[in-house]
Amino acid sequence: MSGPGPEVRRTGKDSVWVPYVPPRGDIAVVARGLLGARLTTTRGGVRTAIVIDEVEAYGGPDDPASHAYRGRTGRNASMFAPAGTLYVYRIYGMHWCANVVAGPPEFPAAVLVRGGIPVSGRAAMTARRGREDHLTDGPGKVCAALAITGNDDGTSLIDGPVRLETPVRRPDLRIEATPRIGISGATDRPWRFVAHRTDGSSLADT
DNA sequence: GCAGGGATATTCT
DNA sequence: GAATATCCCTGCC
Repeated sequence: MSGPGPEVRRTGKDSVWVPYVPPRGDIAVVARGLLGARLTTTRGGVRTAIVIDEVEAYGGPDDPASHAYRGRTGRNASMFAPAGTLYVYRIYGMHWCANVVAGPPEFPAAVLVRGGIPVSGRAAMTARRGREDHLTDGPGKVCAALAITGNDDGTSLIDGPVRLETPVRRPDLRIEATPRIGISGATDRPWRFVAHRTDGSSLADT
């Protein structure tokens, strides 16, 4: 399985995630490539990290399920930012959702991080979530556990407070594709992707 | 394990 | 006023 992009800058064990805009801006390709990558935050010296195992792709004006379908609004402005920008929005008035912006220039496309496996800072996550289980198995839960809020909207995933890292060697993944969750339009597009190890082991294991 | 209901910001009708 | 890229608790199987 290929990585998230053609170029990878190594930084020791991990590598910096390089924003990848595939030919024709195929955002689903970016979404699949993010499976197995790490999403990290550092707050007050405490680092928390997950290995991403569930994502959804959202396109631009051609995708009725996308926030950018009807053009630019105050909320979705970050979707028009360069690839590698973080888009955070509030949903149902209560929860935050984090997205990786990855479209061609001025083309609003992004990948919603729906879930992951905690691999670093579990104690901080349980404190933030107020429970021991189901820490990051949902988009709102991911943001709560990693303390991602609207303050992080529009920041860089390369050198900002919320970062993406890719493993130098991505494990073999079995990727399941299904319709996206909680939407009413374009339900025919299988743009939700869930990753499993081909050998059944946890994505968190190295 | 699965279903129902409540909380409630942003957007669109 | 209604819908939405959600979560948690309760109650029941």
